[in-house]
Amino acid sequence: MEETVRISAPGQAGPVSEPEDEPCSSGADLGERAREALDLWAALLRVTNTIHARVTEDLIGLGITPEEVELLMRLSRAPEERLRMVEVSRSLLLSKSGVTRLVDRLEQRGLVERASCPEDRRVVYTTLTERGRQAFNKADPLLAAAVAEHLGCHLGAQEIAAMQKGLRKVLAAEGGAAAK
Amino acid sequence: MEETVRISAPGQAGPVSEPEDEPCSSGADLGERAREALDLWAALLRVTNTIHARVTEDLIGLGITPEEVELLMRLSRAPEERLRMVEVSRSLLLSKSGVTRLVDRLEQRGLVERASCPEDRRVVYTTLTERGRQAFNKADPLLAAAVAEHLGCHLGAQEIAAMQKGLRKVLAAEGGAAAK
DNA sequence: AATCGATTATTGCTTAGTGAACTATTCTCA
DNA sequence: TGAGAATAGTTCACTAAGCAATAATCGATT
Repeated sequence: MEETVRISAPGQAGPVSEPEDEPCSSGADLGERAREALDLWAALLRVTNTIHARVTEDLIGLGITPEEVELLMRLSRAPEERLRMVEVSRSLLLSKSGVTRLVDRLEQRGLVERASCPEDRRVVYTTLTERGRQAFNKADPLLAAAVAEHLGCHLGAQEIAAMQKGLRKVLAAEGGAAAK
Repeated sequence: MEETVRISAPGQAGPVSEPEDEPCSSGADLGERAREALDLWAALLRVTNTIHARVTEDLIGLGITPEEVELLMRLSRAPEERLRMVEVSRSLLLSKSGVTRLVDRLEQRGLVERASCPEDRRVVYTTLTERGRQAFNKADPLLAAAVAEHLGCHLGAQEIAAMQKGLRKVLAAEGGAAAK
């Protein structure tokens, strides 16, 4: 945290480069900051909404949603291609019942399977089936392409990095206590 | 596949400043760009998800959701405090039927009212009631505070501006054709 | 070992959203 | 003018998510 304390007004758009970041409570007016946060929030909502719709659209040909691909991806990366329900819940920010049903749907389509855990008989593993692996291998590049086209394409590498930095900061501060 | 070749590591936080923005198709490897776009997308989803949950939580005391406040805000800013259903649909990125139901709920609680339009008998105006105005005046500062606390608080003014810039760029390119 | 509390997953009920079908109106233009 | 296209809104059937309650299991403590 080598933050410097800077007072200057936020409105200016010139060639700024000094590190003037000062999270929270600046010395200046709070109202301005609050308004900008609200604007940022509105833009975040609009962008995620829009991009989500676009990406979903690009995937309907495969009959799969981005969330489902996300689960398959997590599974494919997990050791032994399996994950506990509760782990899925945490990774996807989904409620427990939401996970149960998501896995239900994917299981009915033969993309995943449930397996019990001998060490702890409470847990249920979700595992990737061969069909699921294939579906993922088809959907993954398409998802990547869709995101690249609708999101990445419009941003320079620097901009992406800058946004990532901000998002990570927010997640570091707020992402912790999301369980339910 | 086209594995790796990682040139500059993303973790570094040094003083980058060259203007190297080049939206889409850089001269370098596309795979890297795609991966970063995907990471950005994941972070966007997580942040909006998390913040939305936090903000919603902060508002439950008033028995109102952020989306409902958003509608009241749009109404309060609109000329004569009224908006056509289809305008609401576009502002809130909600389907037509979604708007019908949203207005239904708010109307049942007495926060808005429907009114017909003499010039065009197809359109239905949603108007703010006195109760709705009061509810908005209570909810608005709370919403602003919640967003400031959970989002704005963790970012410097520069970071907010940088993210806004990126988001606006994306919206400018993708936001156009969202109707339905 | 018996019990109380915490953890894991599922089920039922409710809420909110979408798209398709439908009605009613307005616009276009031949 | 009059037929067909376009627009505005509602309704219906369906999907997806959440919460609360439930069941099963594990762990810790006495």
